[in-house]
Amino acid sequence: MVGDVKRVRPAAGEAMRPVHRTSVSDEIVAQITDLIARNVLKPGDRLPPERELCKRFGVGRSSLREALRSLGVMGVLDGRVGEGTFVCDNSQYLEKALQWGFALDGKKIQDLAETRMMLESQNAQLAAGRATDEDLEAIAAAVEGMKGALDDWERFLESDLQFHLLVARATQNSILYNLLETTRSHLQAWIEGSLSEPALAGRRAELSLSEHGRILAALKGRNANGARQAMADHIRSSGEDLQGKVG
Amino acid sequence: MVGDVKRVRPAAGEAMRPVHRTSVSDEIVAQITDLIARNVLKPGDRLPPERELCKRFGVGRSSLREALRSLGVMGVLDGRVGEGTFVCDNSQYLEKALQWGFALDGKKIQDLAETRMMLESQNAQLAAGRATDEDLEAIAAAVEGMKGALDDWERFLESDLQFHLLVARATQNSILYNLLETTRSHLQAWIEGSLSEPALAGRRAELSLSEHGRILAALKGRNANGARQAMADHIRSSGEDLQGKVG
DNA sequence: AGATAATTAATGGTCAGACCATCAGCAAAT
DNA sequence: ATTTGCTGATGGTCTGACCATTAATTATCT
Repeated sequence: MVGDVKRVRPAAGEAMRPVHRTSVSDEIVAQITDLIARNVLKPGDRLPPERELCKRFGVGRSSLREALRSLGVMGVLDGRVGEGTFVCDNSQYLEKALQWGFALDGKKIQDLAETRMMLESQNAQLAAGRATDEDLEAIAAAVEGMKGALDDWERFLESDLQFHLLVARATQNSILYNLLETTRSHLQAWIEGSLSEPALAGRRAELSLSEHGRILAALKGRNANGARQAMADHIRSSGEDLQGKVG
Repeated sequence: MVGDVKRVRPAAGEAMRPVHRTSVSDEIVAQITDLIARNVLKPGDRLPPERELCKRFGVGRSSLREALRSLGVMGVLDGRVGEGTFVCDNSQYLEKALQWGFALDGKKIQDLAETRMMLESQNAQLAAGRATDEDLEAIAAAVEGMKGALDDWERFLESDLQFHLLVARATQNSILYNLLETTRSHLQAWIEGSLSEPALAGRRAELSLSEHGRILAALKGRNANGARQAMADHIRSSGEDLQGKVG
């Protein structure tokens, strides 16, 4: 034992900002993320086997797997036993990330509803100017679906959801679509629960149907402001029926 | 043997959906996520040591660490050597998740800009009705900051960013704030690069200043539609200067 | 007694090796 | 031509070990 001179550490004084103590697996996550963002790794690509990646990165398998697993949980990579590890379809990244964010964040229902209102109305406005004929056809089909399901609340809501997602898709903006989809899905359970009151369902369905008709008409007429207004009215209207049960 | 009787497979035919093959670490991630979402684990709480969690979950340390690491990368947990593993402040979850989503998704700049436009204008509208006196004061201070930095492009942009974030905060809706913050931060690098043209900077700064003044005035006057319109005009206006460099 | 230095125990971070279950590919058998 | 069985590759999991850092404890010195 003896002396053990201890690390005297020469006095370099200033310019000693806290070192970037990045863990090995974080570094690997960053590298792979970068490769994907720069499209060096494309969706569907297969990564080298873990045991080889270990050698390439010069790390142990634990650290490597912690990195791969993290990206797996985030929906970026997908490991299949006996086959390999693959890069997932990247159109899902934002959606998956949003799901984790909302799942953990415990946001207030009110904030979610407000965000949804804003996304829906703005999407309608955009969609009015951009919807293709196919989009309009699909949206019209959704309305028909609602009309044919006035007595089946579950099927009605299904067509309702379709309608709104199709409008979002018609904006041709994948970010807006993802935002609305995720927001809506986190409100869906609450919506269904609050609206399952039989007494309300009938009136609500007919009202909802006519409101959707007005939105569709505005979209067909390429009336951007009209579409926005009609959508806003619809969300507000359906929101009020919900409000009664909680407020 | 003979004949090909084969297909022993008792005709259970239907009802044979692909089994849910969930990995050990995914299960742990789900459990911990659930504990956090239900507030059993609160921000700042310390988890039991890894070696004990292994015993409690009945898994090896590798699997456990893969789970903890995944949550760490997502900004949910934070492990500190010698101290333990702690639950992070949950107000950051959505922001972190959005960052990963945008970082990986390679969205088109155009979609981002459009989303930002929508968030900004709608936020302004909301803020007009909700901003507290403190909010308005802080926003006014940001405008003053811009006024005092007409000759320092970098400081000018800093105050500019502050202005927009303060408006978003004034909505009192944390989701909208997070969405705008993340969208804006992903556009920021591009904004700065495109606007660093010295020739444009002067004119742009003065124009920008007056536009921000109009927004502030509308907010102070609780003029929701005016605030929305003023913000939309401002984004469009600054966007056009950028457009020249790319379009 | 009080402050300081040295020691120790606990903990996350990393590595290495082993075993298993699953899958693709191919050869043998039918 | 189809089925069966083998084999190697691969991801998934477990175990045990060692390291670096931190906090708590103890010893040491004034």
